[in-house]
Amino acid sequence: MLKNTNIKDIAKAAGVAVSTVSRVLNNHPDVKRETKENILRIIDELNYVPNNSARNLKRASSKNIGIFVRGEYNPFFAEIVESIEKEISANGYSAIVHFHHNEINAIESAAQFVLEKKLIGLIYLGGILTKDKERFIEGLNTPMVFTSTVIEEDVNKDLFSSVGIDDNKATKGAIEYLISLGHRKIAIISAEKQETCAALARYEAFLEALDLNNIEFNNALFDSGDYSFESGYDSMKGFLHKEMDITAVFAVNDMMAIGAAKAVFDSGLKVPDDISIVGFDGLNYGTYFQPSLTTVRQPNIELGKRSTKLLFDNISNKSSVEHVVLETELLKRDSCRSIIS
Amino acid sequence: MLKNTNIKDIAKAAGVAVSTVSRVLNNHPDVKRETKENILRIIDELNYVPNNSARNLKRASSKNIGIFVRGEYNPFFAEIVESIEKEISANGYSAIVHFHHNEINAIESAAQFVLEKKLIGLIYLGGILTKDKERFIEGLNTPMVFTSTVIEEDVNKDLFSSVGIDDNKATKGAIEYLISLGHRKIAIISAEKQETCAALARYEAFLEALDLNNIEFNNALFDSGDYSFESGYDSMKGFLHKEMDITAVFAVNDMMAIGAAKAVFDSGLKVPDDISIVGFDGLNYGTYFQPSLTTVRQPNIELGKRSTKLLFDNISNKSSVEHVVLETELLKRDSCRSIIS
DNA sequence: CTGAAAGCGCTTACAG
DNA sequence: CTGAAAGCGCTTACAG
Repeated sequence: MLKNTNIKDIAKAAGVAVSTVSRVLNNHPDVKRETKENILRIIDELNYVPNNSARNLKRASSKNIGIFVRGEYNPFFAEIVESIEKEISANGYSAIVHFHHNEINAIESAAQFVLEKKLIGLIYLGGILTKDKERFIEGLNTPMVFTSTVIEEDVNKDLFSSVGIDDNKATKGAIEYLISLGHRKIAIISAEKQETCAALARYEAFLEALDLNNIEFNNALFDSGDYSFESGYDSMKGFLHKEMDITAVFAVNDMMAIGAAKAVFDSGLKVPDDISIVGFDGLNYGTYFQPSLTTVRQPNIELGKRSTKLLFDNISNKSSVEHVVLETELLKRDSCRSIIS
Repeated sequence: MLKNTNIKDIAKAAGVAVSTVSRVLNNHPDVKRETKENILRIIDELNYVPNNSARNLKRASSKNIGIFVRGEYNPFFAEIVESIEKEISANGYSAIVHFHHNEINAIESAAQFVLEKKLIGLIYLGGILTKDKERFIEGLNTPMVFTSTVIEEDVNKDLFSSVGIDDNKATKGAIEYLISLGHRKIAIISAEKQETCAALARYEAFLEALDLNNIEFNNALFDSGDYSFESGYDSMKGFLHKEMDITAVFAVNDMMAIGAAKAVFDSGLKVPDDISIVGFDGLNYGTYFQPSLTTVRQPNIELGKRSTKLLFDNISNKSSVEHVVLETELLKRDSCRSIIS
């Protein structure tokens, strides 16, 4: 296996023209079997690998599909990304994953990514899409699917497809459940910069649910973290320190919920005996936590699958853009208890 | 932002030759300031993005560095990958991550990956390197660092660098600790196909530690999983079902250790009261588990940093190949207890 | 079924 | 400081 073996070398070794080698490489049907076999043998012998840059440069379109991930690493997206990546590969395309570690200019970067890699389609994970970013999608003329992205109302929905959940309904369900168990002093751990992600919708739904049940909300029961175990831990410690007789906590993701639970234990209290906890996402982690975490399960594999299917349909023009909302499920497990005596 | 804007369009709009635009693109010093500024303005206006395929095709070498990840998704590698990726980007190179979901032909695929993407360096994560794969590395003439890879003794170490830990020493330390707490009936949850990964070294070290302490090992105390929570859970359920008076379990990774702990709780027993558990990796998740997990911490961020530094040094010829072994640390936390009465 | 030739969008000596 | 031209390694009409 040596560098710099190119199509000319193969052609020379096989005694044919480069165009014939190219046809074999691209599986064109009209090559004599013997010629083809001979060329394949030589390719194998010389460990020849076609230069992808040259192929992409020449080809009208690449076979590249992009997965653009907004935000820091998080296990919820990790599973989605993996399922999308597998599906893309299985269909004979290449998945190129890009992590964008930055809140600003995410859409711009995604557009650049499309152009740079000559993508024929893009799945954009997370974040938010606002009207003023529309122009970066227009003209790109590339099928895009926004998955788990907050899409503002005034954005032109004809430019792309989307797959997501109903954060409002899902959150309300979770809070109603806590209220049905008798909880009224419920704290919330949301996310910093919640305007730029799904956390805001969950926070608003939380307030609505309280309001619908005539529970007044005290701002001291609000804190925000960065989605990590640690920040959930810190927020909970803060609540406990203030001694406000909280009986339940809702965290906008599972990792912060688990961090919060740990803080409860470390303070000599128990979950759910002293404090009930509800998370969001339905990570595997929560299943194996002790006590197992009550949480809103997002259908993550399904999110990935539907996104990929939609994208492929959009690429092959089998369907026009579509906006899909998938069902969530409140997993009632062991981190909540009724306090109705 | 439109597709198909190319360097010619920019040249035409700016009234210069394409070579001048190219010089601006590549930050060559010898371009008149006004010319440069004018070109940059036009590039910005037209949202022009240079075609990377063309650049790579033409350039002697790309700026691409590969990260090749062996095996299924796992959070331990995820953190390493993220740290490596950041470091590479910060140095002005592009990181291309490739996940190889397959035990076979991993090294071959990595070699293909190097050629296909014109990589100037590769970090290979996990798996095993055997003598018969040497030829795929030779001739590639590309700096490679193997990180957390099992490297067989007879492999020519001059062909690449490596960064890893001493699995034998680390595991022995953990087992000696369990023994010092009075445990003698210690089960192990290793990995399926442990020959192809670090699990084998940990299993052997486990046996050695027992042997050194004159503890006989019963094969019924061995089981293997696939590194997931679930498989750890299943293995533990199996052990408990056999009723062999196990007092401690060592799992070759944290996720299986946590799965095992959950199985203990679900059987109405407690950790560490009834069963002590030790994991391996030092994942964040273990810190927040209840009880916090006793485990062998691998310096994952350090593994990533050293690997990247070594690779850059190898690329710039600042140093020749090097083989680094980093220290691990036994984190004595709350999932083990002394049973010496 | 196969070959000769143009051209994808860049970069890089070479000239001036 | 700038331009004209060659060429990176492919693919794809066009011809035969």
